[in-house]
Amino acid sequence: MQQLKAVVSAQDVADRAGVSRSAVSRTFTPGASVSDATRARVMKAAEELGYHVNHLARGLVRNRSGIVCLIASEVDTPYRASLVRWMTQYLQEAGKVAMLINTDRSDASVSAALQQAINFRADASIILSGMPDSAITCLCYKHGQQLVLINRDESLPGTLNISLDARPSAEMAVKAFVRAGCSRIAFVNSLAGTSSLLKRERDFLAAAEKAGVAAQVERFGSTSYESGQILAQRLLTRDIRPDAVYCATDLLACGFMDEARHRFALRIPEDLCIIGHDNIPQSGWSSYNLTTFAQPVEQFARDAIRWLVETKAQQDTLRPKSEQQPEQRLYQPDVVWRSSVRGG
Amino acid sequence: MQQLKAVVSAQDVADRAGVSRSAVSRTFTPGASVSDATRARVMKAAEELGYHVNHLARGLVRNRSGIVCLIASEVDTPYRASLVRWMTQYLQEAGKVAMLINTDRSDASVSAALQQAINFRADASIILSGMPDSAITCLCYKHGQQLVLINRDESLPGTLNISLDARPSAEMAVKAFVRAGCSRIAFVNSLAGTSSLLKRERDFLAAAEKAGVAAQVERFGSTSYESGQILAQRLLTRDIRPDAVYCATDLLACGFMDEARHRFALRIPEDLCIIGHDNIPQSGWSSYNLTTFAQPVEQFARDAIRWLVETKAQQDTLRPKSEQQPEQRLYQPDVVWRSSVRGG
DNA sequence: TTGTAAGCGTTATCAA
DNA sequence: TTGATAACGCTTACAA
Repeated sequence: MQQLKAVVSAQDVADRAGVSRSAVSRTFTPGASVSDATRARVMKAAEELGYHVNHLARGLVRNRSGIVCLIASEVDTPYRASLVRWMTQYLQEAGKVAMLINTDRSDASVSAALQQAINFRADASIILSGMPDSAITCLCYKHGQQLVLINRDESLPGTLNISLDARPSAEMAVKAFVRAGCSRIAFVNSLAGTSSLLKRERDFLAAAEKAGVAAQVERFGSTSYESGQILAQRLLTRDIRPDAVYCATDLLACGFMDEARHRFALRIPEDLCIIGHDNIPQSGWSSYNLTTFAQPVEQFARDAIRWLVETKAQQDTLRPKSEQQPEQRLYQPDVVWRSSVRGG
Repeated sequence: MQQLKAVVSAQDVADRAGVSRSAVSRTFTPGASVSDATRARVMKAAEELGYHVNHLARGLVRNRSGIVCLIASEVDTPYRASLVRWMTQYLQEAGKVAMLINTDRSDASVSAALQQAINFRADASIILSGMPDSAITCLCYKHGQQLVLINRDESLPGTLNISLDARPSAEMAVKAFVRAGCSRIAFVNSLAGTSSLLKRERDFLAAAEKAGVAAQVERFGSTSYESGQILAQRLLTRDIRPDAVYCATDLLACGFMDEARHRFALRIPEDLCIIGHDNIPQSGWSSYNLTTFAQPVEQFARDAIRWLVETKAQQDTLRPKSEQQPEQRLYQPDVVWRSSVRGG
């Protein structure tokens, strides 16, 4: 296998096809006017030479790179990984390409990474992370990118805000617990302080109060399996041990369940009812069989990318972004009944 | 919050700072010679204007984009997600940026996505996927990209090949089974036919033969939890039911364990010993406590990125890539002893 | 429909 | 150290 000529440009193709280089350009521009004969000759020459349009140059002149940034932390976590997967997939299908920006480490690395997004003149950024730092979103916004925010609170004009309605799941969880005959219910959360997680907590407490049952809250660490274990240790050694627990995420719930079973010898759902949130794949594994609320991740991705494409088309013809309303989309979670709640 | 002037270029900064635009360029080029006074004035003006170097233009003229493609399928799977996470992280720390290419769907979408990689003139591609299609690697290679292959068989000149030694784990697994007193051992695999998975199988069978124990093989579907369940159904309804199973991946092992326990009422490790491979987070969850072999994923990432940077530096001064040897790096797995094997 | 020519925002070469 | 100037590969008026 040989390497091709280092760089083959439109000029090379034009020379070989015996046309001008604008003819080549037009051949590769959807909707440009080229005769079939010319197009055929250009395509043939391009094929033979192994020509590929240089998107760096194209992006430069069009002022539109085709790059969309996916900004996220903890992409190796099940829920986040699935978000990344679907976003990437739909982006590709729309002819765009995903640039993955990791925001796990220090602030310095975050802003460095963000710099990259701006440096590459990304057309849009999709913020998947629960990171509370809103300076990051502003920066992208200021540089004229389209912005999609997943499960976040802020709403800048001209952005798309995708979030899940926490109310119905909170109410269903309380109802399920009450129906199961539970009286000592608890909410388990991380200390992350993400707005969407806090909202789940608030809505659950409100629903409990409305139903006339007391509910306690325990928070610890990050949103992980291990935190779930520790939260179980704390909650299950209390004087009044809860008989029903709603976990802010499935990861917490899995840790909680395992600890309850293996360390406290509790049976689920006989001794303890558990409900989670997100419907990560592991919730369906038969060791857990966790009743949970599914986020329609694939739909988030499909809708987000569609919005990106459609809004861009409008933007080019219409009023400036700052006059536009932010678009709020509230999705309903899908309840997934399994066997971690009695009488489910 | 306002949007800034649509585009602020080096010229704008130069005007405001009262210098030439090459002075601006040099200020943002590490190692270029600029006086402190000039640099300071440029920086100040850049700050005020909100200037960011345009990497599209820079990449165009330098013929080096700073983009590295991560090509993978099933990025929402635990092992793959962790690979993506670490690669992205180290890429960022090296001042590069990750472009994520999903190869899950049809061939058409794959090659379209790959086009993007080439179109954006990625400096390098890292193939994380087990996808057996080698046309994809050739294409990247032909376009002068650096190439890193993870757990794949091919070796093109001038590429870095990272893989895990399957031999020692195979031998340790057999030894552990024998020590536990197992006599009917089996290997469980997907039908994926990835070279690395096939190698695990071959090496395990060889090790079993060497140890003088018979071993059967069962294969099914993709490398997933669900396949593990089905494989358990097949294997555990056989006339001679195995008492020890080595699974090609942890995901298969988790499915196998759950099915063995919940459908066949088998105790692990008393009735059945299980060993997995990869050490995904779930293997450590207390419902599984799976003995397994860890892939040093973070080290893969660190070494791969370092190689990218160092080799590039050499390449620019030295002989052409085609004369270089492919670099083979064989890593040793870390055994993680847990409680899915008797007497572990 | 086609070709010519003027950019797009950089960097790199070369004098000064 | 600095500033003109020529690329880099492409798109897009504009004219033919």
